[in-house]
Amino acid sequence: MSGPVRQIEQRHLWEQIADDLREAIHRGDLPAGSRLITADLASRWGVSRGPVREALMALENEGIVISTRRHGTIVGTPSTVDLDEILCVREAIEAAAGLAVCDQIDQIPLAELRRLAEMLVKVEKAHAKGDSRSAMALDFAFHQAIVDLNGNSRFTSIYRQMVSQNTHHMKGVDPNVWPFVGWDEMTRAHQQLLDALVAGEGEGFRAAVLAHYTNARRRTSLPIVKS
Amino acid sequence: MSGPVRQIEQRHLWEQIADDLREAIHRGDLPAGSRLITADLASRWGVSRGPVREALMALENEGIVISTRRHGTIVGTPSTVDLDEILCVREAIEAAAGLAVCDQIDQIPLAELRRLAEMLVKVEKAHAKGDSRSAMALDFAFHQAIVDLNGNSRFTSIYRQMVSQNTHHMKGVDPNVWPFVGWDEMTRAHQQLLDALVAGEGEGFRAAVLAHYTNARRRTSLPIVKS
DNA sequence: AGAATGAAAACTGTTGGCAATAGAACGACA
DNA sequence: TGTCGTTCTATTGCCAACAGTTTTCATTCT
Repeated sequence: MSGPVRQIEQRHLWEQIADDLREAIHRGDLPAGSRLITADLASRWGVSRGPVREALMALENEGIVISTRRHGTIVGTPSTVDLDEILCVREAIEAAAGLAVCDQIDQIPLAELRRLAEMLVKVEKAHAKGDSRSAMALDFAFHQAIVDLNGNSRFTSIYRQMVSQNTHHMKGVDPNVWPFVGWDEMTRAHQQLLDALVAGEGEGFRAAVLAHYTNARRRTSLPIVKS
Repeated sequence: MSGPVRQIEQRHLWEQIADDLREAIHRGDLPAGSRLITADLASRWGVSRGPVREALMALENEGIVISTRRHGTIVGTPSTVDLDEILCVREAIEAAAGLAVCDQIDQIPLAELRRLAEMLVKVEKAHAKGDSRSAMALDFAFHQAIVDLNGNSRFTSIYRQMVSQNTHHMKGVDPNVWPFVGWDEMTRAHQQLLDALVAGEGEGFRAAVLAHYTNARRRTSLPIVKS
């Protein structure tokens, strides 16, 4: 028996459950408002209620489920207020993180920057195929990658949380409407972001971020479809 | 038996435990590196290990304790890298939140702004009395109040987390050195912050925030005392 | 028929216990 | 004497069960 000896066991059980649940919620398998019964989920995963409870706590902390005392946990319901808040936080983190990166852009490996450009190509490809879900996920990954360049682990984890919430809340927006609205502006904004970054123009980058998110927030008031 | 009928029970048990533990850590009762044994804490609070475990999970998520697989949880050890990261996040959130507040400063009740000014007076009083611990706590409260003005619940909770971490990590800095270093600059910076805010000068506010935190980060490399 | 009432079901919060494992203590050996 | 391997303890991760509470639903009364 060579090979890794059950490396899977190295992770907490509740982490795996939380990952699976997050995936299910993001995929839309568990629509907003779904009740998450601990005993139900426990039997589904073949575990006891303890780890499930902890997974739900983690997801609540992540902001995609809501649990009320003695009334159980439900999948969070998208609201325009939440979406607006999320975009504001993303804007704040991304602007600050990217600004700092610009100041030390010469210390960033070129491979990293090339990877960013490739990610933009992937976004375009997904959009060209009409796969708006993938396009959105890749768009998020692009922004996350920029933040990650900063190296601040707190920036990274906060931004990841916001992206998770954003992914969930975007499901309430009709994919046939979003993100095709203003797609050209979006593509141009992404390119501006990347250009300013590789050029190390911090203030230019920040301006691009602000413009991008101001534009994104304008899409907040789009029609919401019931899951 | 009049009065509230055990309103305490309305909160989760692990929340109370987490609050108590957080308080103990911030007070320095549990120095950095202290082992947090679930069975120990459980018997101390007269509860079982379940809620204690959940409280520790919450505190780990909050960033002031660290738990390693199967070897328990310890109080986080302050590091200059962490402190730098925390200050960067605070800067990003505070700048963005305050900037947005400035744009709608006329919609903020005057009482709120007056309260901010009073908080600055309290900070000065505590400092005048030589109570650096209280001064630091009140300083944090002032910054938190500014962020809270924005109304974005995510800004508020993220900033609260960072303040909690900052409170913990500042314990590693000799109180006889900090925050007396550059206290005059600090007072002036706070006043600049408030002035720009009430004047609704967004960019001025942002500049003040950046200057304030750039100054604060310079203090990061001060002597660390062993708890 | 519709509202009030009481019982039953469902679900959560908490508890104590068991197996697994990481680290410590200890001894054997070069 | 220092290092390696082994046992042993301390502590966690997980589980099954209990108690309390909220909701639901059937029943009765007006």
